[in-house]
Amino acid sequence: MADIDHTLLPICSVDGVLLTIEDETLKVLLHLRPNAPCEGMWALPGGFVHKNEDNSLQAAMARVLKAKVKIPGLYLEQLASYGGPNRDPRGWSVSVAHLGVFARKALPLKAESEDIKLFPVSRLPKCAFDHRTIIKDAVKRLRGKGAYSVLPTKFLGDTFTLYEACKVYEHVLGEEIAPGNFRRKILALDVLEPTGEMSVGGRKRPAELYRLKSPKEAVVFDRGVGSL
Amino acid sequence: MADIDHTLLPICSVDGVLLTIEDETLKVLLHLRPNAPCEGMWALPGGFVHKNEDNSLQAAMARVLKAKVKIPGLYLEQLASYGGPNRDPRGWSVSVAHLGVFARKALPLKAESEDIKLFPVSRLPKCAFDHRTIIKDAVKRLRGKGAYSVLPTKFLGDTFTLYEACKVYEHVLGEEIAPGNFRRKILALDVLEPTGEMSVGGRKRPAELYRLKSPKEAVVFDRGVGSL
DNA sequence: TAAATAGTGTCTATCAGACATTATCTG
DNA sequence: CAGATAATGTCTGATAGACACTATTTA
Repeated sequence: MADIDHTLLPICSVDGVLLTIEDETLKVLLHLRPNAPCEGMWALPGGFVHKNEDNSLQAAMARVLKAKVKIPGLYLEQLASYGGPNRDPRGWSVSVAHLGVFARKALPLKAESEDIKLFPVSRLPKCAFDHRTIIKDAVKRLRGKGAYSVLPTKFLGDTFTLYEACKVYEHVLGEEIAPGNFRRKILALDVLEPTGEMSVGGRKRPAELYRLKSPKEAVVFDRGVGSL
Repeated sequence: MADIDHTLLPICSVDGVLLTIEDETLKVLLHLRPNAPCEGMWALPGGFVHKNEDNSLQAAMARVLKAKVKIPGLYLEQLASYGGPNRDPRGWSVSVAHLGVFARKALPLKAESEDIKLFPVSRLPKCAFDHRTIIKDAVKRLRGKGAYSVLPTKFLGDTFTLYEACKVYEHVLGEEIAPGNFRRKILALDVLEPTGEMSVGGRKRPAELYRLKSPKEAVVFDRGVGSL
């Protein structure tokens, strides 16, 4: 077995761009860094890979997030990796960034505090490292993939009405969608199934509740869902 | 500045899945590993990030490739990162994989030798590490992105006829495309421009040569290019 | 001229998107 | 009832895909 000079290795971490929709606005979860480097700046939740604990990059990301902010039902996928000599003052570093999508109501109220906050992606604070770039890339991925996959439904709970889904797609794609057309198209794609239950407590007429057929994956379709 | 315990860091490397089309077949470039680990097995060209030489992950990939196989006009984009405790016998490792696409004729003849060969992606040899998985993912990306971008044209030289482009899209998508429809659609997308030159030495009627309008990027369109 | 590609035209089923209509709930 | 959403129906323009046709080259 070859011997590795560990002083030559770059730093390796995982970071998560956790997105949700609150007040009709796409927001990202950031935390205030308590320690150097970048102490007192807002940053993506992240941390080093732990060789003795983690079995994969995704597992490392999940462990880090579980420690900082517990979000039940969080959807995670790998986004991209960022590396360079200057992005972290501690030296040459690689960050494997992940895109997370969750329903606002899945975030425990106590999670939001002085040092953990949701920021609109269009009004980001000064961010640590190159996290602003990573967030921009994550939003780009979300919008790009949004029109062609069920990814936006991850902003909703386990069950949702078609009207709620339509509104979420509108916020992701940034354009109005005719609810009638949306209903026809999303049902034709055959990725949702009715639960049999009806929405309760809605302000108006109750609607059928639907759920994803394959809740774990973010199914991609051939055609879009848009409709100006 | 915080101090880093370098013995805790995973190994970090870059690997390239370099694809081309030869004899109407999608092939990947592999090299025979001369040293441990996995000595004598076929592997993706790759290597460690060099902290004092590389300014980014893409730069590291380019440097490694330039040393192992010079391919003028090679198109490179990041694919995904793979990490885990067992994929490399030397320990917990991260590989930032890249997808490369090149024209067969751009590969110097001397490059292909005993220890560097092209293999059909459908008939891979026993591969080192998890490189087989990475190759499969790269092909999946190529096929997925192929129908909606100019990525397949990177298999061609700087200039090409529409018929050649049509054939390349056929090989990437794995289905026949009506040349007439392909012509109409690819021209309507406004991503190509005529050079004014005509193809020479072709077996039949000469055709107009086209080139990419933005040769550096892999433009993505809204609609597909397919046509059974 | 036969074969193959270059290049253009045409037809049709399908679908995206616009919009209308009816139904059903709450306040 | 008024207002809002639920759910379905209808119409039209655009286009993907099939296919026919002519043109131009080489063998």
